[in-house]
Amino acid sequence: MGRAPCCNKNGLKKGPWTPEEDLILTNYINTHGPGNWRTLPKNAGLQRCGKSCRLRWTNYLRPDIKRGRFSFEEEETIIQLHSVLGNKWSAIAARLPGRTDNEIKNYWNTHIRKRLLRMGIDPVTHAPRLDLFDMSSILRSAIGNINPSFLNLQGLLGAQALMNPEFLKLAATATLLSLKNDHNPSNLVSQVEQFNNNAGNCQVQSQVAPNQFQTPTQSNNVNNGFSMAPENSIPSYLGEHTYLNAQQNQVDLLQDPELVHFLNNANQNISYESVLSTPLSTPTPLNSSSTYVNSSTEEERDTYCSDVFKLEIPESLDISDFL
DNA sequence: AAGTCACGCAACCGCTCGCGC
DNA sequence: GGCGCGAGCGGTTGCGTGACT
Repeated sequence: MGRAPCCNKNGLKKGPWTPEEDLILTNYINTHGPGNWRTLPKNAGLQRCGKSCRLRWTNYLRPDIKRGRFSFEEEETIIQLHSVLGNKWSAIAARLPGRTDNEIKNYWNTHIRKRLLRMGIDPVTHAPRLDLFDMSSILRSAIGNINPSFLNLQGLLGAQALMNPEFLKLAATATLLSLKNDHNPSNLVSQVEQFNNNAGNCQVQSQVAPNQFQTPTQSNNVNNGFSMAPENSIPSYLGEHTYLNAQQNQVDLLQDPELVHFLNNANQNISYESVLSTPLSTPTPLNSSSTYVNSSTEEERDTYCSDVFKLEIPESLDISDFL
């Protein structure tokens, strides 16, 4: 099986390339073209194997390589393509001009994969998985500081575009039970049920493209963003049932006077209008920046994801029902 | 300031694929 | 069809660097 490594021959250098070697390789290819990679190093006067030369050229020296941070659009493209193609990095790279398969692979393994895991999404199947969901941070928060001011409804509502409704039920229940522990308002059970119903009955937009937030009147529009076959347009990790109309659901929640009253009373420092500060007329986009809501930095992307789950689960909550 | 740890990325390795003989 | 070879792909490794103690 498998031939012996081409670099085992004596005298061939391994490891990082020097600027001089880069220059020699670049000059040679610019003059003669790559031609036969196996004979190239000898012709160019490099003490490297052809494989190493090819890798150095294709992954680093090629003039059309785009370096630097991946844009949101590129990142979303990678995620969507990966949901369709799997670890076919070269195929993914073919649709990202200037990016190499190696670069995409590294970026996936070091950034995207971890982020998906934090979001409770299986990076292999792209399906939501409660067992991957980072409950530990939530539990730490719950144990350490049960305080309604930690309530992040805006994040919760934004999360509805991403999360399985079961997550929402869990989060809503956890939040309200946490509030109950502190303030013990009346009629809380019915409020929890009401909130859970709202979360569970969010309007499903199975035909809505993932990269374009659509108001109800726009819901018949076709996907006008990512140029892929329709069957590939919806990332499988979101699933058709998780395409929720966050705007619609915000309205539903705002129309729950008991919940609004309860939340306003729970903490005078929290204005329900302020936590729902996302203007209804400008819904949070579910497009190329949908996951990160126009955040521009890695930290902001993570912050958005973590804010989504900035909830508290009291010890009294039995989450086994959700598992 | 020194040591340790975690992370990101370039490069390597093993394997498969495709082509010519 | 079998074999050898070159090219390419995906997984893995190891080094450099910055953060943290």
